[in-house]
Amino acid sequence: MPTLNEVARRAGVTAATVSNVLRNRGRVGEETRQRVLEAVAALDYRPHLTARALAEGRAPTLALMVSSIANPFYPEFALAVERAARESGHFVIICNTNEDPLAGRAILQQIAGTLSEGVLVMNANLDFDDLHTTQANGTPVVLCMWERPDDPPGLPCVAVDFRLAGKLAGQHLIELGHTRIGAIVGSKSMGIHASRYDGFADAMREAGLDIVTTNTIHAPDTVQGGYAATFELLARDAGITAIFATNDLPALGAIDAAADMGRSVPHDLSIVGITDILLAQQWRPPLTTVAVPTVEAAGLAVALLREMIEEPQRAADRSNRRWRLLAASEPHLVVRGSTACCLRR
Amino acid sequence: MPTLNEVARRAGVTAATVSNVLRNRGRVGEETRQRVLEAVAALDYRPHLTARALAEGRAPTLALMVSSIANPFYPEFALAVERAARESGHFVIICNTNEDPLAGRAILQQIAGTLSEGVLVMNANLDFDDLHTTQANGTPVVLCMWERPDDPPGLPCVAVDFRLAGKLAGQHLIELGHTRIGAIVGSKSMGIHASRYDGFADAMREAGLDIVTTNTIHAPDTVQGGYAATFELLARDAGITAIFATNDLPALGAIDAAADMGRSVPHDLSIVGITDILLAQQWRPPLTTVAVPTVEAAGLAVALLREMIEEPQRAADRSNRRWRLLAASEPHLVVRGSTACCLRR
DNA sequence: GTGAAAGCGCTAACAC
DNA sequence: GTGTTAGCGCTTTCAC
Repeated sequence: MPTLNEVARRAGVTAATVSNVLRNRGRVGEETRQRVLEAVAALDYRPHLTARALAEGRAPTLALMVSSIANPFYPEFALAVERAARESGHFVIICNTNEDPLAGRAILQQIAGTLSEGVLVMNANLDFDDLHTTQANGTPVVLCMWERPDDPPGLPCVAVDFRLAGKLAGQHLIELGHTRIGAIVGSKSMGIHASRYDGFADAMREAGLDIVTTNTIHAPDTVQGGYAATFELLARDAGITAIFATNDLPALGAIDAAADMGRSVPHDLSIVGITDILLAQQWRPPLTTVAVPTVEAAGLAVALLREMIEEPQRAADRSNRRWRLLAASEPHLVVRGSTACCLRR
Repeated sequence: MPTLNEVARRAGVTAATVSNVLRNRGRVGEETRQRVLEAVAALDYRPHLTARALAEGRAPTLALMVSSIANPFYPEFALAVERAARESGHFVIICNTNEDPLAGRAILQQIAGTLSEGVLVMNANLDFDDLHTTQANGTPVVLCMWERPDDPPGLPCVAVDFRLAGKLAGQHLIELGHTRIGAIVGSKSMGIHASRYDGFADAMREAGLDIVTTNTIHAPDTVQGGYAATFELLARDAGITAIFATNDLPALGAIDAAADMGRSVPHDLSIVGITDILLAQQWRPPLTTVAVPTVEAAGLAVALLREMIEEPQRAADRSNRRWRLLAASEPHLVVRGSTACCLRR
């Protein structure tokens, strides 16, 4: 691969000049400009991203920390992140933490500031102290989907009102006449699903309904998790007519479980989730869910990160306010085939 | 972030020595060693991956080119790639080409050799000339799942016998007594599904069955694609009792389509796919499919890439043989709920 | 307008 | 064993 110097030699100029024309730094004679451009083309020169980053005092990538890219939600988000990142010329490194805070720390320590210029954190069960440390060490960190706007994390983040999402899901079920509702709550890495459940509880309370705590169950955030949880739930209380899940994947599992138990969805059992992943509309029956602005959040997260990287002046403000919060648009209900009026009265 | 020099100063030695102890280069006095280690710990020093790569004449990452990480197959593969890559200390950059050869070329030109030290190519609809060029420019390229062992691409690759996969799928259907079989063939980016279909044709031929070409249809490699294709297929020939799809996603769509047309799967229509993605077992009914060694292929691909990076002597051999081929284990049939005996005779 | 020189953080000969 | 020196490929300040 040709270097700047080789291009310079061929064009009869010096590396500095080539650099200047390549970055449109102006103050370059039109004629030299042409010669340089020709040399670049002739040699098929391409800037060495690693060297450039080093010279600029930057790191050449952005890191996206997720628990596992194999979780069907993340790829949709990762795709949006990559698109946004590419617009600012960044490549993105996907880091699977596998929900292990220690693994997460190890990765963070290796790449933060040395390979990645900024870190995007999608629910990856990271230690908050670790995140604060990397932030303090000068590598911007953005939490991609903060769930509790009322409880800021002390780190820059994009907030999504998941409490509202939970409430919308609950209200939908209640409006359909359901009163005995089971809840499947995601395992609480970073306590992340608490606010969703709080929103659900809000809806119940406002409707004057009791929350039967035994009808609430924690489960892994997977199809299988929801599947097993549904069996458990209906074993505890066969009178349940609807299930609220804090995430789509378990909701999908609940649909399967109902079918396997001989309960037809939505007529014998209504099911609602949160997020609206691609799979939700492809399931049978398609899942009623509360859609969350995933792509928008990805764009905002990258924008926030870029701003922190490019305008370190604001770092000063930040050190006062400690964090910035960008709010994404609000969740909204998407009614599909997994919910219906309660027949039992 | 502290640098090598700062650590050196604190330990009262020079940067070279610190480097030596950090990389266990030996020939360092035990006592100095301790002092250095203390300084490293005290300063919380971490090597600058970008600088290190530059000094070593390497690039700090591996690139994984996929058409879109949002396709449910890729994340499973990407996860396996990342695990394998991390073992050799590499981070991986996910590059979504969006099936656009020009976008793919642009990415390749930017990162090959400058940010990524090797390139893994999963079906991304890249221009082969571009791949040969990057390979020739000194950046190793590995094709992750080459479909036609009999038709080597002139590039190092991990081969999976997809022709056999297609044959196994066909044989399964035939053994169940099906004779009028529709085929949904993925859109032919890189001609990638041709061998799968060839395998299916092999099975048909060996069984003395005719292939009705109008019962073969091309469709995008998605659930929706398979859904629409199934309607089209049954409109053309209502007598079809089974469908072979060259990929799981369209097969899943076929299941949905059958349900929406009032045909029960598997009794009115049997459906088989290829790959065995996670979703296959979660669908209703669960998909019968031919499993392909995804994780193994990922491991082999990374291993091959590493070898090419680390032992450039072999590059010489390579220039003779032009490419190397690693074969993954063979595909095998996984019978689930989407296939049954043909009732119509 | 263009070049010379220093430096980003690190590694790798080689000398002592 | 440890230090010195040069250099990876690039950017940037500052002379000229």
